[in-house]
Amino acid sequence: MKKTIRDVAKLANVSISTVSRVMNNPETVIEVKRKRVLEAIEELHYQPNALARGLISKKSHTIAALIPDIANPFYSGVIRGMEDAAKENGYSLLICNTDRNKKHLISYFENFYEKQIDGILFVSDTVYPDYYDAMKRFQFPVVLVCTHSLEYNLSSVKIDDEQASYEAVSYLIHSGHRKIGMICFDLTESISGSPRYQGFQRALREYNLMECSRYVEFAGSWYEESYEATSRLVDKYPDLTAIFTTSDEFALGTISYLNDQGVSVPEHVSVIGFDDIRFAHMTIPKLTTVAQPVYDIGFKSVTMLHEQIVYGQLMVKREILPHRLVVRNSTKSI
Amino acid sequence: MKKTIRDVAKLANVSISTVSRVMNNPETVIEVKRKRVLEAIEELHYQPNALARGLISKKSHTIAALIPDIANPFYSGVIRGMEDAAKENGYSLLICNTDRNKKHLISYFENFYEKQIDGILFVSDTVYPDYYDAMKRFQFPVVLVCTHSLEYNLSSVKIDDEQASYEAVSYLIHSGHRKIGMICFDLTESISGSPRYQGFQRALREYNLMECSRYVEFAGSWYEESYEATSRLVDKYPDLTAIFTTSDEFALGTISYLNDQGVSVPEHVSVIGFDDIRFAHMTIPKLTTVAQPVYDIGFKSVTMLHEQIVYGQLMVKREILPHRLVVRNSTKSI
DNA sequence: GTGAAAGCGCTAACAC
DNA sequence: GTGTTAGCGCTTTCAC
Repeated sequence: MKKTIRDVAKLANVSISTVSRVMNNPETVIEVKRKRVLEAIEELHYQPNALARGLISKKSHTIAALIPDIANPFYSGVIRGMEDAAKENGYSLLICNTDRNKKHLISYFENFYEKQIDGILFVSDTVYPDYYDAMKRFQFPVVLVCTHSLEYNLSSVKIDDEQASYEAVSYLIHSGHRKIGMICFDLTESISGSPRYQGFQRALREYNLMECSRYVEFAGSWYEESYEATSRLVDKYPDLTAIFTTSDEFALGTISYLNDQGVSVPEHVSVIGFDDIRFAHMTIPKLTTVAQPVYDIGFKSVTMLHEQIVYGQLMVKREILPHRLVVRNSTKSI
Repeated sequence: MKKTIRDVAKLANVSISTVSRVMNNPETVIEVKRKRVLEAIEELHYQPNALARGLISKKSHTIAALIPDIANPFYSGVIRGMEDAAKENGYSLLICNTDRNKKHLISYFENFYEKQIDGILFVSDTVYPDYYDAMKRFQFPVVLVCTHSLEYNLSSVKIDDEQASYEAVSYLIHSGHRKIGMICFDLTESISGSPRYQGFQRALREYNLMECSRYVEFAGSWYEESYEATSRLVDKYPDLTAIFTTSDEFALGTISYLNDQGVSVPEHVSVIGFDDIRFAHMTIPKLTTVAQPVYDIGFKSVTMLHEQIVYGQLMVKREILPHRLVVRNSTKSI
């Protein structure tokens, strides 16, 4: 049988309120009693029931992460940071795959509400009006992760995608490349798509390489799609010497296609990835890529959510974390 | 203000028990009242408080997965299956990284107990006596995932690691290889280490290749360690024509080392991996590997846990899921 | 400083 | 069938 606060009270020969005080405000209880209670707790292996506590405090000490797909290594890196920060701040972390499906997502919100979830980490998806409505309706503290929102007042943690993309392309240009193509996420992707496309274009503009501005093919989010997109790209523009891709998985698809065509990377064509997932340095060639501080993004997002939960949303913070170009072996100067 | 069952009762002009019945045993409530209640629920956007419910039912409809490291793509694949099955069975999934740290793990157990977690998925770690004690003490339903226990009566889901390893090595032998090495997890790893080592040895024995039995180097779990181990292995036995590794990440480390030495895979040396993680088919060469049904393992483990939660542990099931050798381009016949 | 009692939001006897 | 009532295990007034 599970031990309750009553069992402890009886054994320590005090009232249940004293036991409660020992757990929540120990300094208000006189030394001798406190000691007796502590001993009773020890002896009975008593653990307070979080459900009963939560029913009163309206806190579950649980937060939830809504993630497109946890099997994607980029997200699992972010989650690693989240979980560590959650543990540190006394939260449990609920994981939910959304597959970017609106119905799923809304039903998760309802479930969170029932479970009295303290806050939500909304990862890498556009904040559609119905999502925002749900957040408001249920009054959840929310932090956007790897995404942001300009229309709505929501805190967020991400890198500067436009700038990161700009720097990656600039690096290629400085390395002597003049025929640069891009494999890009669909522009409907408000974070990984459009801003990175803009960064690419800005670099071209700045260096007077506007003829490259058309050298772009779009893809969904998988290796295979990047493989296909690269095929289309090099068919149209066979003399590219470098390709900038918006994810490491894309880079792998691009490199695979080139390799299958007998085009070697980086000898003939340089390829840059994005994210710096765990495998980026394990491939041949090792990927040159824009490193996102995935762990820090996850960690920081929980810290911010925690502050919002404790103090209320005093103000919206749009946190930009530093990215970094990691040069490895999939690029070379010409 | 959050709506409670009382608000609904008032609006529908019935008692709170009727509202409760409509939610739990609708057929016991007369049509007209049921309709009125349903409408009131709709109108107030009422969602029952899961904490209050759980306090009575002693169920939180939440299960927890204890995982060495979620950033490892093998585990994130398993979790994907878990989360889908959890959703299907009405559970939320709590994620916890253990880093195989005993203290963390035990403290997670205590936390689960407080939160009235319904059951635990214990992934890929040896069940030490203190873990078992904790499971018993807290009376958690448990399913072991990618691990098992012969000493203790605990259900488990995994593949037949010894047999899988045996088949991978047999394949190399059938392909004409006679000098086969192995990069193996430490033998202290009760699942990914020892059984796979045994499978390797059994194949050698069966085909009278016992001279290979010494061609083994051990490594922790990272790419870099496999890289180093491969260096030691080929230093000692330079004429190997094939290397069997116990994870895809190891395979990548092995291939990288060989590549750095100008030894090409599979032309000079064949390499087999293990797991078939998402990236196994994205590398150059694409990895020949022992595919574990990661998604199914995760899914099945939740199904089993659910049964245990609902019906009690009628009997221990030690489920063995089918593996499969996926032949790609990192191996060739000689 | 401490205990009695009310109540968090819900379910489940138990009467009617 | 339905309402009343007594808890689930805890926190928190409010007296003493």
